[in-house]
Amino acid sequence: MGRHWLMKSEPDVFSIDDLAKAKQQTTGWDGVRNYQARNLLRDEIAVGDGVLFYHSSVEPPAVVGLARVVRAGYPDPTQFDPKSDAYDQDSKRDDPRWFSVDIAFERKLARAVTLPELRAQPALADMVLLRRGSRLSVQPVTPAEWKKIVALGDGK
DNA sequence: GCCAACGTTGGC
DNA sequence: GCCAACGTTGGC
Repeated sequence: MGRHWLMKSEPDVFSIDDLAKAKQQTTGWDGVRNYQARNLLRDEIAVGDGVLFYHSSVEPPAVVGLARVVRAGYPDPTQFDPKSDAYDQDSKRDDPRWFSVDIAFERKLARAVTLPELRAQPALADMVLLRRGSRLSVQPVTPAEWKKIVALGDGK
């Protein structure tokens, strides 16, 4: 079985519904400009891995759906696009600094599992998401955490 | 809108 | 290599 990840997105920018409506229900997870997240995108995240889609900077923040990795790490094209907000003039095409993966919509959870709800679960106390000051936009999730959150979202 | 926490940059 | 200043994230 593949591994599991949580990816944050501001729904005003790109929501789970945007993913469901996207061409082939797939998007490139681009624009990540943090080295720790970059390392995961480049080295760790594999085709078939599960993704918890998380809405950040909204009230309430919540895990809202599931996606799947359909393409493993490749150079993020936005780093070479001067018109992109994520353009990086110092990145070289033969030595790219930033990476993307592609993810495909799987389904929305029956209901969103909110951040306060996650915090209230003893089983989730060690989640990266819940750690003080944690702001990684791509982060690992354990199989047990995945199972728990999906069960909460599906009302079991 | 505020601000705590964290990451990055650049002077020295 | 240190660290102050600055920028960003993201919950509240």
